Amino acid sequence: MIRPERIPSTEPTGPTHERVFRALRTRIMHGEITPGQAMTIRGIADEFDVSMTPAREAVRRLTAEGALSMSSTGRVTAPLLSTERIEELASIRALLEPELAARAQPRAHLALIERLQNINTTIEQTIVKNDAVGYIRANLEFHRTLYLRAQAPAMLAMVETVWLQMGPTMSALYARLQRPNAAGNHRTAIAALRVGDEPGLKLAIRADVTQGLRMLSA
Amino acid sequence: MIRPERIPSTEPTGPTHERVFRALRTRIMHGEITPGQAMTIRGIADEFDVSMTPAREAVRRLTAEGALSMSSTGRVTAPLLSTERIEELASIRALLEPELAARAQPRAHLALIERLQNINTTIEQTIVKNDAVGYIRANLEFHRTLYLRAQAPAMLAMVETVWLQMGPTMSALYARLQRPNAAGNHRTAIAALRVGDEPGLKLAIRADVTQGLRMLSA
DNA sequence: CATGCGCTTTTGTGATCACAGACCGGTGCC
DNA sequence: GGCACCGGTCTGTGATCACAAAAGCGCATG
Repeated sequence: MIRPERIPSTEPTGPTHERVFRALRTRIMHGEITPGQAMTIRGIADEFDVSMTPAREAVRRLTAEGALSMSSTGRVTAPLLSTERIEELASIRALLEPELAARAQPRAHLALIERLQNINTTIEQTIVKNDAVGYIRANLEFHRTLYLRAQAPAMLAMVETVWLQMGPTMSALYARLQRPNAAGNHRTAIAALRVGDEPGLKLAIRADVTQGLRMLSA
Repeated sequence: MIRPERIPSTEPTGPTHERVFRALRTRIMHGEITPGQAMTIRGIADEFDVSMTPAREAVRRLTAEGALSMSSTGRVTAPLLSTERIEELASIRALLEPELAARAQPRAHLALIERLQNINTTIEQTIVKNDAVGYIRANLEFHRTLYLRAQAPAMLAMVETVWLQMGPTMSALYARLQRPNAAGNHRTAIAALRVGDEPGLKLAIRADVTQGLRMLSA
């Protein structure tokens, strides 16, 4: 194996295939990939300046998570989801995320709530600026920040997989959505978090998750 | 690449890495792997008479699903789950599977119910024979057969991932469990299915999923 | 002008190899 | 006798290559 230069840099660390994997994964989750967009393993390898092997493994992991879909001939594309599939994924979110929120609630201290409020401010700014990618990223950060307190890594991983699968479609959906009221739902969630109102919290999260679905039929 | 013999056999079809992947996956899901058991990529490759490449990809996909865990140095083992992790996975099942059952219920016709009853008979036999692997396999087949009618592939895939993660631990758990009453829960589920009692069906499934958890603390 | 058809290029797949680091002995030292 | 060190071996990682099949494409034909 040829290692032309040994860079002791402060890069993310980890094997090459993981670096490629993480880069592609966040790209997909943030909606920076157009649904139906075709990708080639060699193209990915060239882009990251690695050989085919790690690129292939990254693609495999992503297809295993449903983030990418692979035709029978092996062509790799970002999946474009049918309406039923999106409804299904939203249902999963609606089932799991309130539970995660409820589990996080007793452990949520003041610093966390303030962080959530800050993130929500960022979300409002992205809405004003019509910044789709920034909105998706901040919105996910809000949810992840809350759910991390739930101490339920498997459940969080599962929800993240759903986010990942919806990623490419979400940005396409954002285009036809002028003013998402996620910030409002988040505010009521934060308020419920403050007073320890678990049913209210679960309802707010469920509403937040379900809300994006309504624009599908519209 | 050397293809020593072109076998036009009726084998499962598909690329080599997928064949290896499926074989390992069902092996793990059926609890035929001891938790903590170490595996090597070269060992897998030798066992299936393939090179390292497809073996590696199969392992990657499985680790991506949480079916295998990989240490920082790259050693591959079947994960041994903490009690909290098992509780968490069971919670996911308890959230998703009743929903799947409810979605399957309006589409469940008589032939399906009879198939479920047949599978349940098999389950009872495996209990009598103390056949752990057979029990797990039949039990999963019962649930999968029902959920396939839900027409919710993403949700089913998610639940299967959970089954996969619990696989190695399940068989170890079965050892200390004399007579699982899954068959009883399944019977009430079937009865609820017959009369179209959705709340009863969801409760029966939830009970069936949660039941296995009680023996953890015992 | 549309539509097959054959060729060229591209692409995924799997095997093989070189290398670095981890693992696991034994062996010598304290 | 216990423990640290050191060697060989094993194992994961990544690059490279050969091959088959699919995809793109131009050309000739109806």
